[in-house]
Amino acid sequence: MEPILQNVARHIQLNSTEIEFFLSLLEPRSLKSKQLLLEEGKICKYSTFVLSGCLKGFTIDKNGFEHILSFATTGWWIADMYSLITQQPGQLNIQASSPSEVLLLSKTNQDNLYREVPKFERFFRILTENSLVASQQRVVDNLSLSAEDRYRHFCEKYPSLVQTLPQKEIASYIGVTPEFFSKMRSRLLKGR
Amino acid sequence: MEPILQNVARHIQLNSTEIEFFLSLLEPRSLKSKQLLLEEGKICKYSTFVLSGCLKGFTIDKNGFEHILSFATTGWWIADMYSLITQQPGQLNIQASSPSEVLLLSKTNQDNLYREVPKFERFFRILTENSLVASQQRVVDNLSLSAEDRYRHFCEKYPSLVQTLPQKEIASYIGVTPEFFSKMRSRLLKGR
DNA sequence: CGCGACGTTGATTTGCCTCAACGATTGTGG
DNA sequence: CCACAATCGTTGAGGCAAATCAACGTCGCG
Repeated sequence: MEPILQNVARHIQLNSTEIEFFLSLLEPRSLKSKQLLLEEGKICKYSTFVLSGCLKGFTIDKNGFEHILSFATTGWWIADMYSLITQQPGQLNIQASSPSEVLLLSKTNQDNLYREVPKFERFFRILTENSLVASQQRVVDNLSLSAEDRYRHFCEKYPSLVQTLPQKEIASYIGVTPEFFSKMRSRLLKGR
Repeated sequence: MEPILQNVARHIQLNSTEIEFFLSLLEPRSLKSKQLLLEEGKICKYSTFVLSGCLKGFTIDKNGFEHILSFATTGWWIADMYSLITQQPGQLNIQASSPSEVLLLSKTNQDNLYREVPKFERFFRILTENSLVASQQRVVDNLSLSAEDRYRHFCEKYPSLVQTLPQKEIASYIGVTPEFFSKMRSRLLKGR
């Protein structure tokens, strides 16, 4: 449980009562590799904090191909924001890429938390701002960079993920096919 | 000044003192068409609320091409979120597409506002959440849709912009060249 | 009026995709 | 513990969506 308190402490300070209350709202859960936490078409009921392992959020297009919107490893939050906010069915799947330990904060508990400890408005505002910055950077990258440059950016930004993720998932994240990704990578290794 | 109060009232309720205080933090400004509000490489010091007209946020790539990250018309907010949050130089330009009236909320006033009227944490959290949803949807669209489908989505989502914006700006937003956009459009008009 | 931005159209090129075949690795049930 | 299937990554041939380059008509504006 400690990691999430560190995560919170980066942005707001809590007294022990508030800590107790916050922790009481979290539901621990273990996920096996490939286990689904949220399925396309369902309503997203939880914000998920990752204690260990790795989750991915992705959509399936009309041809059955997977497109990864986000990864979440230790210390990251993940959810289908659209569905969580609107409580409408979303298009996102959330799945464990590897065996993972997570903490779930339900939508209703999150609303309670805002009511009881308004400081959390600030906390989640800041988290959301950071996600927005990352997401907008990705839009800009998609508009202005070649696949090769997007891959280089990805390597700089998430060096640890580059080591651990299967190549097809990196390919999906940066928006190319696994075949093209493989060719691109060998081109880069052979120095251009 | 009323429009911004309506905008705020969608999410939080203020008493008259709070309204006074909030309004006192805003700086009105008129922009001529093509006037720059923020330049690439500068530090973003303001959140901007649009009263009338239209602004755009964009980057210039290494080949000198413009890529539009966001539009903001009446009732919308715009800023270089990365630069605003970190107070580091950003890569975004913000410019009036047409003559515009805006209200500026400086970073320091925004911080004061959070301190004096914590309800605004909630307000901007919700705004940011909505922006994040839109931005993530755009990432998914870029990953999974053809240019034609992205254009269709754009028409559904922003029917008023489709009428008013020059075609090259729509092209830039959805991520194609003006030439290709023109061909695509005439293809669609001639019914496939 | 004349210049510069915009939109259109055509010819050609290219970055990335599709499909297919193949070895290497993983994992899974018998 | 092995056999076999499934998944992953690699490589090659060919195809397509979108970019590039260039030429031209139109229009709004100084």
